[in-house]
Amino acid sequence: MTGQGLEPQQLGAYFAFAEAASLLQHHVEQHLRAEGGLSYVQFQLLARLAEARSLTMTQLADGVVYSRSGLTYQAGLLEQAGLITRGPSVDDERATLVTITEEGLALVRRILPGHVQVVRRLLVDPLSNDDVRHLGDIMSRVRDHMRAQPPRSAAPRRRRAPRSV
Amino acid sequence: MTGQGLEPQQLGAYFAFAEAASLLQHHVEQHLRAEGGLSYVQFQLLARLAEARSLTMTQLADGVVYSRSGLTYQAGLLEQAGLITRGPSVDDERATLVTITEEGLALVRRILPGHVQVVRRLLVDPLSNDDVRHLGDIMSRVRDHMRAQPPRSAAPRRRRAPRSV
DNA sequence: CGCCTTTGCTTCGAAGTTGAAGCACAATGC
DNA sequence: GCATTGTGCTTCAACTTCGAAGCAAAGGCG
Repeated sequence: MTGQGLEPQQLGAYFAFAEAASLLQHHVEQHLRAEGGLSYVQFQLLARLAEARSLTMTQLADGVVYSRSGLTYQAGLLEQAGLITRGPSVDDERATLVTITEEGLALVRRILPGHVQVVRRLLVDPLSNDDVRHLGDIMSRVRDHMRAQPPRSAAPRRRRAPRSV
Repeated sequence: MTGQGLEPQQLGAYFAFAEAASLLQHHVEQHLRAEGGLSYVQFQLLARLAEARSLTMTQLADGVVYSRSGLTYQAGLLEQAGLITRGPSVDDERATLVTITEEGLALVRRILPGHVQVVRRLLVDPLSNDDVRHLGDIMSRVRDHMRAQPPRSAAPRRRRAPRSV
């Protein structure tokens, strides 16, 4: 039974959350750009590949990017830079298999420590161990809850977004 | 004395935090687009103006957008849509004073309840009152800590970002 | 098998975002 | 007072992102 409004405390939590996330992302982006010439998206893609070594485009897009075409574009850049290669999949002729190169791996290994440092400095340092535990717990629940959200098709269909601006 | 790496728990908190924020933003954006034809940025700008009634471009940009040119662009759209007006400031001839129109106010009033609903449904509902209190507390501290961060000029200056991709 | 739908990816055009450059006014210093 | 520096905003080109449309292979299904 969802209520109507939000208490000031709830609103405050939302605002603080939104701004903190925005600030953290901005700082991280600055760092990655300065340190490795990568955008956050590119870094996330490479980091994933550094673990998995090889993924299809769809697997790779999942959770990082909200459109397939965006991934195609980024993959093109990363391939051009020699950080990944793209090839056909044997299981499925439609699929493109993305594989990280040695250069890509080397870049991730070079950048990762600094990235972790930034996160530590900005997010972890001002918090107690207990806070971090809480944060992880709360965010995991919120994340899972949102992942499970119906993709806005079960909701009462509204008029077609008149694009007022 | 900042340490070197991050514990798995700390990393987990970071990942959950980042993904939750991304998901929330995406959902909110979808909703605002569908409901009022506004982007998140546009909504934030209007929401601010709904409180302040009138702000200079610089004041308006603060905290919402990371580049001035971006604000100029958005203000142009909002003005075209009749939601704001731009005029010269009396105190400072350089400054542009942005004022929300009646239409703008009406739009915010129409959209805001739904926006709050979405936040409630996605962020607040899966949490206990205690969680929300904690979240607000933690995020406020992290936010303030990041706001106070030196803008990357005190840090040991690195080479000029070779733009590897 | 033939047909139809689904899935994986790319292409393309329309927006949005950014940083650098530029313009006009303001503030400071001599 | 005048030159210099700083501030507020805009313009412009480059880049990124998204959604719609398109293409080819895969998976039902009669």
